[in-house]
Amino acid sequence: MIDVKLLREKPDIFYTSCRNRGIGTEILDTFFMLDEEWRANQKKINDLRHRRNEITHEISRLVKEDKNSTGIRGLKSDVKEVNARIDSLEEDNRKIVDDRERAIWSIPNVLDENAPVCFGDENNVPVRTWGKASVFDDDLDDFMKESRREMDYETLKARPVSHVDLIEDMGLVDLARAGKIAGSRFYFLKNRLLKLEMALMNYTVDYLSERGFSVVEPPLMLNLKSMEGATDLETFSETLYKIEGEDLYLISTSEHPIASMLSGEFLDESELPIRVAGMSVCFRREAGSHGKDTKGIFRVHQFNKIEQFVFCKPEDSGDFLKEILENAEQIYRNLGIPYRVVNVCSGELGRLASIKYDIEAWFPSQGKFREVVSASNDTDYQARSLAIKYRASGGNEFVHTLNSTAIASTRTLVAIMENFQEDGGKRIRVPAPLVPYAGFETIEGVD
RNA sequence: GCUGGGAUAGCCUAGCCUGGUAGGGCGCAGGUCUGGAAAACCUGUUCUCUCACGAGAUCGGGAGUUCAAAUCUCCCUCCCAGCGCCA
Repeated sequence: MIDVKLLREKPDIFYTSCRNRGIGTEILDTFFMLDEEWRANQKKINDLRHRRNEITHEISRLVKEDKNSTGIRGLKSDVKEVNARIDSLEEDNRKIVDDRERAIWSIPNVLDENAPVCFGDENNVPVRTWGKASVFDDDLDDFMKESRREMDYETLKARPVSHVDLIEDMGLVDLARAGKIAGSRFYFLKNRLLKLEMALMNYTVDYLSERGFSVVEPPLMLNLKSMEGATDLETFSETLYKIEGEDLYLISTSEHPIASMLSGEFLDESELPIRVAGMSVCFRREAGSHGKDTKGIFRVHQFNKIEQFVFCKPEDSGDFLKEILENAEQIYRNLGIPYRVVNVCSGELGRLASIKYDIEAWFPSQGKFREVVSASNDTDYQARSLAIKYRASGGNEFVHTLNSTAIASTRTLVAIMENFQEDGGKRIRVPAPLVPYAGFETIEGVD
């Protein structure tokens, strides 16, 4: 959540930020109204409590002097009267505080000055490209626009086989039976594609371990308190699965257990930065995406992901955003998957992020760049919700938190299948860095 | 799942039986002293409101008893130990 003190002191920052995000400023007006109301009420309550304490102390004094002192009875009834007034004011205040808290929690993080003010993913600002894209003739116009004519490419006379067909033809995924037993967007990943996934995960774990990350497998479920602190309300309504009868939610990313891992803790300045990579299954309801990517394994309810996470000092978070984005880009470069990096529009950022860069891999059969990595700087927003502080020389401060995908299994597997298919879709070449992990160089036909 | 023990400020701890302003230590910050430091001593060191003076809240969470609850009663959460069950 946001810094309420800062909101009171410099409301303009928040008004500008909300306007630039395109969410309107009513929520801020609501907050200030409730805050005033609360302050006035609180003052009355405080004064009454002060009065009560005075009387109570007087009783205490009299009792010590003489237990049967005549004044005590009257004072007792005074206190009862004061208490009744306090109770009624407190009841009013509880509702005000509830409403105010709700307002505070729905105010988004302050935008980074480098976040572009725009709306719609199609207006995300391209930052750079890498690699040589294979582009089918019909897609060339779109490609030139999306890559800003900065990217190497070769043209293809035939459209590459879609991963949807490839996985079926090659017997790498069983969607039909997964659908039968669990529903759409579930899958059995089979044989060499499963081994390729494991290779991808192993490769990435090694890669991040060498770059100062401790690697963890987190709890796949979180209680409400931890989940609330680590994420926002939108995620609850659209993304998360709730376990019936338990105070538990399935995680949608290991970002959340890693962030809440240090909740309520005080860190020493010398412990920072803390780099943690989490490998986990991620569960997503995909409630808002009916009809999108309904075939294949591009958008599914369950996938494996390795996520980078950093806790750092406020002044360092800008540099760490560069670091984790560069780590992710390097992985894609090593795999040889062409991509572009975009700076995500202010209107499309989640509430926690002050700025976000996406890596969009090139998918030749779709003829599109699609998101495979998302790197965000949440500044102190998430740390404040989770109460993660460190001892700084000038006092205690909230840390900054950052997160970025390293590898999301299904999407990257799709990118490999589309970019590394050979012989008209009869064979998939395994990216060189993965060969030692996989133990084979190609995937062909049914194993 | 059962039994017992526990949760007090950044950390450690006293207070609980017997209700009446939460005390001490460590660490940290400032000061006195010093050529400089250490030691010693003094002051401060949870949160909220207030320009300030000051006031209020706070002893894992919630409810109750009471004029008054860290303290008594009930419920809940988590941690530790033992027992039981267990891939």
